[in-house]
Amino acid sequence: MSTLSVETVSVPFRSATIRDVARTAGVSVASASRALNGMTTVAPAMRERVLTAASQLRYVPHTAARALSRRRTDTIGVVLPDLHGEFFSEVIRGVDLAARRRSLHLLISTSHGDAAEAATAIRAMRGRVDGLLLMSPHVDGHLLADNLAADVPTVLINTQIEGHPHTAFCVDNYAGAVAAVEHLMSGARAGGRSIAHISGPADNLESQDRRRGFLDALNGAEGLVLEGDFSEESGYAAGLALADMAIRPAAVFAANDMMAIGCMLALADKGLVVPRDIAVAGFDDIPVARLMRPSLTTVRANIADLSRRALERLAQIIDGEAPLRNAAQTVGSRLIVRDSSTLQTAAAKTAF
Amino acid sequence: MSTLSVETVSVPFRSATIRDVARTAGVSVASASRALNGMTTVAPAMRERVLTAASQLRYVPHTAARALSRRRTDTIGVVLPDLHGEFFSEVIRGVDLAARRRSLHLLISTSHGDAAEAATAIRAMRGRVDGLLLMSPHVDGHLLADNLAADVPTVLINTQIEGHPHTAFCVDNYAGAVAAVEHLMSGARAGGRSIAHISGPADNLESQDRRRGFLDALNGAEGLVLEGDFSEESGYAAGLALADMAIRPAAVFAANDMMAIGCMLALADKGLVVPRDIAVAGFDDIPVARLMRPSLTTVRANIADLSRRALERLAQIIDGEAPLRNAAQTVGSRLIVRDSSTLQTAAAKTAF
DNA sequence: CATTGTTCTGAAACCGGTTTCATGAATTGA
DNA sequence: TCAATTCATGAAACCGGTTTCAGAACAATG
Repeated sequence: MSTLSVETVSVPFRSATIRDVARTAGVSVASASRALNGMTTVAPAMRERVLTAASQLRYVPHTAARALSRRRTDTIGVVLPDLHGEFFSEVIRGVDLAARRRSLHLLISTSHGDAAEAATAIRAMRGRVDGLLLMSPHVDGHLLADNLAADVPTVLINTQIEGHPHTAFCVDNYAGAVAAVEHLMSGARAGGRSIAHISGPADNLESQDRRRGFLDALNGAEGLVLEGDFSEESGYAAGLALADMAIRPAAVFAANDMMAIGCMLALADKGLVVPRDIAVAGFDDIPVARLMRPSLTTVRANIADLSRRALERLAQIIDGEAPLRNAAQTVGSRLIVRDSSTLQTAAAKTAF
Repeated sequence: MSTLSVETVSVPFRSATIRDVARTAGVSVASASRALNGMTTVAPAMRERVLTAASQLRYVPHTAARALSRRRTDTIGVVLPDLHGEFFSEVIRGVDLAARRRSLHLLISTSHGDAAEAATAIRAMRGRVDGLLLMSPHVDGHLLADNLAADVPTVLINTQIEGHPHTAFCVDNYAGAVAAVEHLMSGARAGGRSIAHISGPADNLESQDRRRGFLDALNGAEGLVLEGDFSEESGYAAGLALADMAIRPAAVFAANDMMAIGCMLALADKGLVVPRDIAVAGFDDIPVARLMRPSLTTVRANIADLSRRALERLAQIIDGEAPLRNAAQTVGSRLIVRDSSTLQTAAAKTAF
């Protein structure tokens, strides 16, 4: 009895290797490998035998071993500053879209806004990925450049590294900011009221470009910059400050949507009405922007599309279809005018 | 001249291996490995030599090779139905939080709502990950079970696989739905007006549980179910249908926040005022819920925390600190009452 | 029939790490 | 002083695939 029952005991499972498959099929390991990879130079009968043995043993190739000998991981590393919120959700979505189309895997890592952490993340990816998608809009790009291994193709998103002309896809932050500010100024009531800007972190390149756009677009008008850090909270604080001012600006341009939203909440809490008392515009066009009441005027970057294109380019570079180095590609942005900056009632507004 | 210039040409770069390090340091490969991994049985002088050589050669271990021999990848596979929207953004954030704390990497994959795709994603991860975090709330769980390799530890999120008692972390969808509906009923004006439910996809387990909670909580009151699919669009359509009804329900409970939001937009477009004309509640408490006007009453699942705990448990299982199989852990949810379901003015509401 | 050329197959090397095991040196104890 | 331990080290095996290369089988050709 005991010997019988032993056979049904589930033993600690060692999953089948290609050698098991070869042995079961009665062929060599080399032939098994060829059959499994659909090489042409293999007789139909043998292929059949191997495939049968494989499915019988529930064989699944061990990816690490495969990666080691092929020097290919079919995986793309993605390093982002953070994962919180809709902005990064959009980045990942675009990347995922392109990755699945090329049947590539995604290894995702965050740097939490720290260039040093980004550097270690990059190093940790060697041998794990075929290429790197890097978004790290910090001014201290040298740290990154030092750690970007020469042998792993890299494409940057909204990131610039001085002196290292990597292929990059960047939103035209400057032009977008100019468009937003000019729109706000055109709507601003006469009387020389000023325009305010809630800026992003000082050490962030994107935030610097947007601030520069704001300043240049003022064109002599009076401007005012409140320091923020891209968070809703900092926008809220800025909104409170604006509400308390003796002479309120006619409009405020926030460096991203979350700050614009925080600002609008603060203004509402102080009893001010947007856009009647003060017009508001943001940047990014995250999905919430459309849902706010009043809906938020903003600059649409189509970040999902940007990141999708970045990954596709990276895949091309890996496959040798595109040159490794390439000038930065600036992606145009578009002003989306909504209710937070226009006085007319939104009768004609569509739902989606 | 030509021979001179040749030396400055950047040759196709082969990055340093541990054998290069060993040779440079004048020691054996085994010793180099030991020194680099901080084993105790290595003389300080030798460690010093190896470390110097390594940094000199900018040596970074090749992860695939490491994974192959250690049988450890330090990577967790995450399979999600989708990446779109704040809900999944929260899932990933929680997972990332726990992963970085244990210095694990994340391999992320989507099944796009298809159980078959989820199955292939799972297979593709063998040898790539030490464990699997799987969220695939479809009813046809058998397909998954067949593909869940016995040798890779798996923890489920909001997923049940009949007959396969994997460790799982699930939101208590039923109880949350009951709480929401009871709240709506308590606020419903007398006169026996009915309560509506906008359901999720029929083949989704979570959506089934929430619908069941809705029906049970009715407690004899008249209920009405509109079919939705978790998308904002389907919520919008349901909202239009509600607005057009001769006898409107007193309240509507949507199976998730995005549908609730779509519904509110439709109601507003039809000139109805929430909550005066009809109260609305959702499920998930995604970040936007708080920002809507009126702010959305919803059930908070704290999904980031849920996924964080799921990953931590998975890590424990991998390290042998916890049993592989375990009853499903149901995580309590909490009703968050906001303006979309309460008539009193929101004077005391706080911003965050 | 001998020769050439194709086509298919298997042995073995290789990818880049880790780990076992044997060995010689150093240390300890009697 | 000599045997018994402990200790650091290196040679080689191993992880599980892919790929090179040589050889076998077979068909076609002169």
